[in-house]
Amino acid sequence: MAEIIRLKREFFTRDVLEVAPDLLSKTLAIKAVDEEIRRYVISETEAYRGEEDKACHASKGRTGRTEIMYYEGGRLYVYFVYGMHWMLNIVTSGKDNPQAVLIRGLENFPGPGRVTKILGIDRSFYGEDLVTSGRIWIEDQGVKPVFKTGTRIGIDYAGEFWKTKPWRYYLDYPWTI
DNA sequence: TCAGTGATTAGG
DNA sequence: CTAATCACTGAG
Repeated sequence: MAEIIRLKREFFTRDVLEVAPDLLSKTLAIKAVDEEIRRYVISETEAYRGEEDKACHASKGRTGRTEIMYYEGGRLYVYFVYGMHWMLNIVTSGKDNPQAVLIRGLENFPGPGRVTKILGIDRSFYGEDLVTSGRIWIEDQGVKPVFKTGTRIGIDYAGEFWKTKPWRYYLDYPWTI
C-alpha cells in the first residue's frame, strides 16, 4: 500500500515538460467552505514554457498578470478569460523562468473552466502556494499514469511552430477508446 | 456554429 | 482614454 504524500517544493521546481505529465493521476485536495476536504484526480494538463513560447502568456514579458509565473514553482497562476471562466495554472521551474501547467481536466470534470467551477477557484487563489497553503494542495497517491500527448488547445495565435508542440497530456483510460 | 462576458493589454 | 483579444462553455 503506497503512502500518500503531499507534493513538496522539489516537485514543482523542475522543468514544466516534466511536471505537466507528472501531475496526471495526482490528487488535487481542496478545503470547501464547510472545511471538508474534497479530492479530485488530475486527468489533463498542458505545459506553457517561458518567454520564448509564443503560446505562453509570459511571451509578452513581465506584466501584472504574469508576474507570479516568475516566482519559484509551486504557486498558482489564476486568470479570468472570455468574461466567464477562471483558469487554474501551477507555476513550475525556478525563479525568473516563467513556466506554468494549465489544469485542463479532472476525472469526471473535463474542461479548464469546469475545473475551476467545481473547485470554487477564483481571483483569491492567485499566488497561493501549493506547498504551504492550508486550503489547496496536491497529493501523490502512488498511482502511475498511463497517458497520451497531443497539441495544445485554443492557441491558434501562437504560430505553427508553437501550436504543434505535443505539450498536452491526458490520461488514457481503457474505457474511452 | 456561435453568443456571452469582462479582465487585461497595447497603443494614442 | 479606446479597442482588440482571449490557454472557454453551453445551447441550438
